[in-house]
Amino acid sequence: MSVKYIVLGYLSWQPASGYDLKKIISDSETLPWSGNSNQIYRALVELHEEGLVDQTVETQEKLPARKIYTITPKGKEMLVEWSKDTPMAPQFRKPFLGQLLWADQLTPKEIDQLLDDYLNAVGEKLFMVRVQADRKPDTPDRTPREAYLWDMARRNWIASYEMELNWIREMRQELRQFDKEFAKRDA
Amino acid sequence: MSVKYIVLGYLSWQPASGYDLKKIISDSETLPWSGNSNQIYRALVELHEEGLVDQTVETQEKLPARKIYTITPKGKEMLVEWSKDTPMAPQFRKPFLGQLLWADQLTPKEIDQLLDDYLNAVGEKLFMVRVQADRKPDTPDRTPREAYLWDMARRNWIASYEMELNWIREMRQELRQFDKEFAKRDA
DNA sequence: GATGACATGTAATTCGTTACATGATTCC
DNA sequence: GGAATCATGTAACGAATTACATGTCATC
Repeated sequence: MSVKYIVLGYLSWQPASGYDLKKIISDSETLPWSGNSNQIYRALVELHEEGLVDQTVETQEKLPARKIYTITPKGKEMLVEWSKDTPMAPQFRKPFLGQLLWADQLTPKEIDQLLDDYLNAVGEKLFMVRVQADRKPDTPDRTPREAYLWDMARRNWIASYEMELNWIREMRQELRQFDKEFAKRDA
Repeated sequence: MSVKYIVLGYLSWQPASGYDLKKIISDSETLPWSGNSNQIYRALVELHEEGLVDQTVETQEKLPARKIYTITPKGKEMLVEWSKDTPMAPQFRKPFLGQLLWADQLTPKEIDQLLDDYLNAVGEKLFMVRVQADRKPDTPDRTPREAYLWDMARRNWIASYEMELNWIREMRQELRQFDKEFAKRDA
């Protein structure tokens, strides 16, 4: 459902081929799919079957033919309907938190290392999102409000990663303190 | 991989049956699985095949037999190894953000309503996590440090939802301001 | 001569969910 | 009599990923 919605959304902005959409989705750090061709081409076929998009084949001289998809009036209506869907709560997949629960067997040094690795992993993600936000590709910006909505989505991603980084830093500090006290007590 | 790790983790704390584990996992607001029997019983079979847990059947007078699983020394070693795995970055699934990107067709009122619904959905999640944190069920607390690790995991979930709430509130304010200005300009 | 972009798609596999199946007991 | 708990599991389905398949052209 959600992939189709995103695909239809992009088509509401401008006509595109499956290849175009695949690139956009797989390049995006924020859209939650890997952007594999399977899903996208299927989504386009289904949208076409439902009459939400039109398909025109554009043969090119030297390159393979492109199937360009254009949103239909019915598709536009459907997009508005989907926009009104009652929002889903976010889902956080943080395998690291599960990992932490059973990590008490590790030495302080090992846990510290673990936190450091997590910090780097999250930091890298944040960096990628920031880079993408600065490049600002593939953004409609048809109205000031639309630009604002897109910007808020970006800010949400950034805030999510920043929250995570702060959490790690705080925890690292506290754990180091913790270990010092234990060392003192054991001495 | 991850389900097996969590199951093995709980078994490192105390022996349990598939039924016990199912309850724990499906009750948890923070473990990322629905806790369906399929996954858990499969995980237990696999862990058993790999020699990471022992199985003893406990027949009961009036109730169906329970298969109690106990972690083996090999399982404990494996758990430590898994704890050392390089951490994965968190993944955020926020369909609402995708929904927002194409929501400029909606009226200010409709978007405001959408935000309000999202606020409630997130607020409810936060509430559930808080309730669970207060109940504090199923926590090992074998060492002060382990208790701390569990607490930090809880705090992470709470902070994640709180960040989301703040983001919504800020956005709602700004959008209302936005709309006022437009109303003025149009007048 | 190899790699990568262009462009479409299929197949296999993994992961996770919901629903189903069974059967006794206890609580309302 | 009906629902909930205990306790095990299977089956069907859906969502998403990786890998495979094909073929041209441009670049290094």
